[in-house]
This record gives sequence, C-alpha cells and structure tokens, in this order.
Amino acid sequence: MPARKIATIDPIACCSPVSAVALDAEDAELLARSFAALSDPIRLRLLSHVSSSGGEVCACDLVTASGRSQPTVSHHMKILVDAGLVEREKRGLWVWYRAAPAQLNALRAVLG
Amino acid sequence: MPARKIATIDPIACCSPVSAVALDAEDAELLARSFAALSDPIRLRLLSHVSSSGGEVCACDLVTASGRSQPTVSHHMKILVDAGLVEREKRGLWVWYRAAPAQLNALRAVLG
DNA sequence: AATATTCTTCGACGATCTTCGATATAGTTG
DNA sequence: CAACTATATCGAAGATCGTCGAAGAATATT
Repeated sequence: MPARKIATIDPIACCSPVSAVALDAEDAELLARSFAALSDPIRLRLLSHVSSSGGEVCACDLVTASGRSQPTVSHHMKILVDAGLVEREKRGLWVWYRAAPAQLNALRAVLG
Repeated sequence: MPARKIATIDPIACCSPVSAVALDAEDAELLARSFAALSDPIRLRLLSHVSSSGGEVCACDLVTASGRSQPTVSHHMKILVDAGLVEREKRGLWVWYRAAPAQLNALRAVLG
C-alpha cells in the first residue's frame, strides 16, 4: 500500500492562488491531498473540536465526542496529522492533539 | 443514486471558522462536500484553468487542457458547478464556464 | 428532415475510502 | 514480571469515486 504521507505545504513555495496561474499537475496533486483531508465530515468535526479547544485535546475525548469507534478516530486523526493540520504528542499512555494553524493558512492562501 | 446537489454556502450564515466553535453535524456535512469538490487534482486544475482565464472558458478547451475524456471532464465540471465554484452557461452548441469566487471566499472564511 | 456537433447521462469496472472488530504495540501500575 | 490501559495497525466488508465507451439530448446547418 502506498505511503499517503502528505507533506506540509508552504503556501508561497508551493502554489499561487487558484485564480492566478494554472496549477501544474504536481501542485494539484499535493493540494488535492490536503483538501481531501477536509473532505470528510467526521474529520472536519474532529479538526474543529481540536481547533476550538484553545489548547490540547486528548484522543479519548475525541472518541466520545465523535461517536465513532476508537480505530476510526485514530485513522482520521492520522490523516489530519499527515496533512499537517494538527500536531500529535504522546505523553505517557495518552495522545494529545493540538491545532497547527500554519497549514490552514496555507490552504486559505491558495483559495484566494 | 442520490442527488449530490451541493448548495452554495453563505459563509456567515453557515459556518464560523473551524477554529472558533465546534461544527455541528449538518454544517460539517455541507462543508465536507464543498471541500470534496477541491479534493481531486483534475478538478483543481480545471478550476484553476477557469479562474486564471480572467473570463470564460469553453468546455472543449478544458478537455484538451486536462487530457481526460470529454465525459470525464463534463462529470468533474458538474461537481464544480454543483459546489458553486464555477458557473455554467450554454450558448448554442458550446458551454462556457466562468469562475464564481463567492464560494471560494466562503470556504476561505471557514478556514480561518 | 437529415446530418453533424457539442455536451450530458448511463452503465460498468477498478481503485480508493470509511468503518469496525480483532489484534498488536507502547506505556503504566501493582 | 504480570496485568492493565490507551492507542495504533491489520483485515475485511460495504460504500463512494474516477474513468471511459456507448447512448441520449439539445442545437445548428444544409
């Protein structure tokens, strides 16, 4: 199975706004993967939950908040982390997530 | 098969930024569909081609520019139109597409 | 009316995605 | 070290997606 690792995107280095210059295939591929991370309602709610918390959120809280199974939440959070949208830190048995606004800013820059 | 019609989103009425308040399920569903329209590299390039043209682009040009079959381009353009990202106008035999920046602005507002 | 042209819809196939139970891994506690 | 806990990974089932050929619909031309 392919790696599906999504590199964090520098908005300036990677892509100009969609409306400025036609995207080349490579940039389009990279951007599409980032937007794909936002294309699932569960992931949007997980991201929103982490972002709106102000600080850190424990993985266990996300399971109860989302109503999905623990493996499903773990899967989605990995996608968000790989997309550079949240950061993951393991302390003891627990995993803590924190928003990583830089990538959101990058995507926003691409949209306009 | 379900309709998959995506309503155009008013950024203020629909959703606050992801980082402000936790999204409810309905908003998340709506937003996810919009981001899904941006989650395919072919669609991103089609959108970019239309947006960067300054004015209108003929469907036939998009076929040659994208390298996909004509039905495939038609399929993707319908998704972009349903997402409110481009507007479609048929004049005679040809179909012309034009950027609809309002929805891009809405999505950008949601990102932060 | 007959034909040609541009686009949409249909039907199908393979690939990818979401989901969850079962299992593995990492870390804690007695 | 053994038992326990929180999370990650595996494997599989079902749904959705991207793709294109074939067929259909709309419009123009002769």
